[in-house]
Amino acid sequence: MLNKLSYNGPVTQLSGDERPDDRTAAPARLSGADRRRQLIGIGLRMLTKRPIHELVLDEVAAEAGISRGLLFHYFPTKSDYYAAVVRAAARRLVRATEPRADAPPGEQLVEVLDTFVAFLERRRDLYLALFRGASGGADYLVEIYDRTRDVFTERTITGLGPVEVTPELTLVVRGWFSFVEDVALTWAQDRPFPREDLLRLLADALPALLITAGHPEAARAATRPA
Amino acid sequence: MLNKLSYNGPVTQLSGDERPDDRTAAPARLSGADRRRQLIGIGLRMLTKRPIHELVLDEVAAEAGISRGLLFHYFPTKSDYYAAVVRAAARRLVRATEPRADAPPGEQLVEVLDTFVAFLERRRDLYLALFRGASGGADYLVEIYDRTRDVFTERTITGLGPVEVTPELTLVVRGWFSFVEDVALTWAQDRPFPREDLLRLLADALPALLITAGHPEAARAATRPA
DNA sequence: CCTTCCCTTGAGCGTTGCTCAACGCTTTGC
DNA sequence: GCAAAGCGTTGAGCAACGCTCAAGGGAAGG
Repeated sequence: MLNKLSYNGPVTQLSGDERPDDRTAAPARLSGADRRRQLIGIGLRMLTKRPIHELVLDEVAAEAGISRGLLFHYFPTKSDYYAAVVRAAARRLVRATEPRADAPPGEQLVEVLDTFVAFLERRRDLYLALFRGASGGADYLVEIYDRTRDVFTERTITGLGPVEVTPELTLVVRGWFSFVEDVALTWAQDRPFPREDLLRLLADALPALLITAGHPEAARAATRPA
Repeated sequence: MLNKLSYNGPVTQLSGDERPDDRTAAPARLSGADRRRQLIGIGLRMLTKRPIHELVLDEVAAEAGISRGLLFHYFPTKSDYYAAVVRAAARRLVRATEPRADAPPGEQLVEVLDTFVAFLERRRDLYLALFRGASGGADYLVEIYDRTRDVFTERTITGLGPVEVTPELTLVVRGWFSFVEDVALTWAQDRPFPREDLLRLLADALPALLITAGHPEAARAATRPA
C-alpha cells in the first residue's frame, strides 16, 4: 500500500537510494491525499528505526523529494506528523486483525489472537517503536494507544458471546491483552517453542484469568472447544 | 530524597518560583554528586509532566539555577541526561519494592505485589511517563526497562521457592507482570473496587497462568495460603 | 601564600522546527 | 481558447535548542 499511489501523474522515486545529480524526473506534483500517504509511509519506516526526537524532518522531506516547507504544509507541527504516523500504524494493526464477521464467537477469539500474533511476527519492531513507545509519551499518543487497545478488548468481549459486561471484566480482559502483547513480543524474539503452543497458552490464559476474577460464565465462553 | 542534599554549604532554591531580580543567595557551588542528584531530581519531576522531546534543557538549568554549560558538563548529551533520570526512577522503584530478605517465599510474593501496587498508587504518572515511555523508545531505554522487569521476574521466581526454571516459566512470569502492571495502572485511575480485591486478583492470577502454562508445581508454590 | 583541582560561566556555532510570501501547474468558467 | 481561481510547491529566513570551548574563580591541600 505504501507505494501504490493511485495518482495518474509521474511519481517520485519513493524507494531506493537518492541520486542527487539525476534530476530528469519531473518534480512530482501529487495530490494532497497521496502526498500525505507518501509522507506517512516514510514516517512509518523511519520511526520504526529511531525514536521521534532523533527523527529529523529534513530527512523525511529529502526522502520524499520535497522541500521542508511542503512537509509543514501538510503537518503543521512535528507532533502532528508523529501522531498521524502512529495513527496510521494503529489503523493498519486494527485492519490487519479484523475478524470475519460471519465467524462464530468462539472462533473469532482464536482468530483475533492468531492474526494479532501474526502481525507481531511480521512487524515486531514497528509495534514496539510506535505503540509501546506511544504508551507513555504525550497525551495524544497515549490516547491512540488506548483506543487501539479498546478495540481489541471490545472484540474479545464480543467473542465471549452474551456475557454481563462489568468494569472488572473489562479490566481483566484488558490485562489479558497486556499479557498477550508481552508474551507474544518476547516469544517473537527467538521463538523458543512452536507457534501453536504459544497460541494455546495465550488462548487458555483468558478463561483462567476470568475464573480468577470471578467470571466463570465468561470463562466458559472463552474456553476453546477441546 | 529529592531535596535532601547532604551537602553542608548553601543550597539553591530547588522548588518554588523564580525570582529574577533576587540574586542575594550565593551562586551555590555544589559537589559533583549533589549537583547530579539535584539535576536528576528536577528531571524526574519534569519528565513526569512532558515527554523528552518537549523537555528543554534551558529550563532544567534555569530551575537548578545554573548555566547551560554546567548541565552539559555533567550530562554530555540530552540522551545521557534522559537515561540517567530514567535509571534513577528505576532504582527508586526497585528499592521501594524490595522484599524483606527474612520473609518466607510465599509471603515475599505478596509483599512484592503489595509494595509494587503502592508505588503505582503514589507515582502513577511518573511510572507511566518514565517506564512505559521508555519501553518503546531508544535502545538504551528499553534496556533499563527490561532490566527492571527482570528484577521483578527474578524476585517472583525466587518467591516461588525451589522450582525448575524453564524459559517458558520465565516467559509466563514476565507476562504475568505485564498483566499486573496494566491492571494495577488502570485500577489506580479511579479505584473502582477495594484495594484488597485488586491484590487478591493479581496474586491469584499467577498460579492460574502457571497452570495454563503447564507448571502445576510452580502454581502450587504461588498459591497463597487460603 | 601558592598551587592544584574542579565547579562554574557565558559567548558562540550548527542544526532543526517552523513561518511566510511568492511561484507555477492544473483546473474551472466564460 | 483564454483568463481567473485553486492548490501543490518552493526557498529564504527566523528563533529555539542542543552542544562546544576556552577561561574564570572559589575551595582544599601543602
